[in-house]
Amino acid sequence: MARRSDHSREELKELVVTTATYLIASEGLPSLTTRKIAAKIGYSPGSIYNVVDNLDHLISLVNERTMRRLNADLTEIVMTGDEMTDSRQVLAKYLDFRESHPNLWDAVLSHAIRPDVVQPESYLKEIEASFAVAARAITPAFGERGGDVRLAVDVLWSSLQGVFSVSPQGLLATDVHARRREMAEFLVETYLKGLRAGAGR
Amino acid sequence: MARRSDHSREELKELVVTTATYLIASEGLPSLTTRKIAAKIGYSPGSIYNVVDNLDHLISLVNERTMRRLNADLTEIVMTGDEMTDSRQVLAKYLDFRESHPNLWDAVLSHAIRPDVVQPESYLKEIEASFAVAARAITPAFGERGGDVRLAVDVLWSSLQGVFSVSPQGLLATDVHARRREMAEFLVETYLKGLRAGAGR
DNA sequence: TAAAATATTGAACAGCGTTCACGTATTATT
DNA sequence: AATAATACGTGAACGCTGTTCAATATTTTA
Repeated sequence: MARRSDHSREELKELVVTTATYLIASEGLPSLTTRKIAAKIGYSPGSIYNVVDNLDHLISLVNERTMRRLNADLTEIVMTGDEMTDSRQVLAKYLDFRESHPNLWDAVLSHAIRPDVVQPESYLKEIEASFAVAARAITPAFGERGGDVRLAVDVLWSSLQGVFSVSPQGLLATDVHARRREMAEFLVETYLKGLRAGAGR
Repeated sequence: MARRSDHSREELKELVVTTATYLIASEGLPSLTTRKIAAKIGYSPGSIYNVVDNLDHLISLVNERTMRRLNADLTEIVMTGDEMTDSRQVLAKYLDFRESHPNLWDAVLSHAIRPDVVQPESYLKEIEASFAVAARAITPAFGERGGDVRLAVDVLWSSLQGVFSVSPQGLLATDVHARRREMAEFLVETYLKGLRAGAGR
């Protein structure tokens, strides 16, 4: 068998990424396999590797799009200049996004966790974009004296991931959702108060 | 082949858990396979299932011991009653433990992340024990008015896991360690200040 | 039209967790 | 002591995985 030219290289790549996105969104990242994608698009497993380095690379491509979607939501925010209000706005958008696309977001997290995977430049760019939004929201908390905004954002971001990664034991599945929301809100609230309180013990 | 009685049921289980611990500690959780364990203890893969439900169960057993070790370290702490000092003490012990047993700790985290795995009661008990220590450390931050200590500890714990899970991109491998330490310290510092600042916006 | 380049395949590789029929060594019963 | 019952260990097998690659069919170029 050989060149079918049903699709160009770009079309095929698009097809692969779209299908992968669909599969992750509907069944979750662990259910994503090359053979499933291949079956769904009517190509063989091997063909996927003509268009993508490997499965991790493909997941990064999906994640990049997910981040772009989140960023689109985040840029809708109108900042007020009050760090607490604005941070709450960012958190609300973030929570909504998570709820709308739980599996896609889990895929982002799962990859963020892996130190071995080197993320493509374009993906890191999207991350930076959402960090920038978060930075704008919390910066006023430092007041006149300033501070390491980058560090503050990194920590808040990582912490949020933690809240949503660690699965609370001994809770009914139905309550996990609400509990995490509560935790996330408490985290942002407390953290921002801490930022306000500022340097010195 | 059949009953060899080289080891009793308990001895074999101990052997399996010990070997798994060794393999995780030296090669990391992803390298742990039933076949490797079997080879190392001179039994067949199938025999492991006589003594343990499945691989996840085995990992939980290993994690339980890891938590016990951490708790042993944590109980060495002499609390002063000042929340900032005591939290720093807890964090310091935690960081030291992480550094001494990075792979074992990663195994704990990897499992903490998975919502599908139901942890054994005995394991949850160990978690509770360290939570209790953390609770003792931060409680004074609430002052007279009190507050939801449980929520506060849950959030701090999850946040810490986040800081150590999310791998900072664009950093040299050598710096990741220091960066995380910095982040963890900033988190605890800021969070505790926030707790002090207390209710109300 | 012949030759070179390229896309696609599907079998193959090496690995994984887990299961299970089988046979043997130990234990219990007679 | 001889026999029956039980428990245990085995190793092959199942159904997966990501990835590679020789072979082949098609398209493009000469």
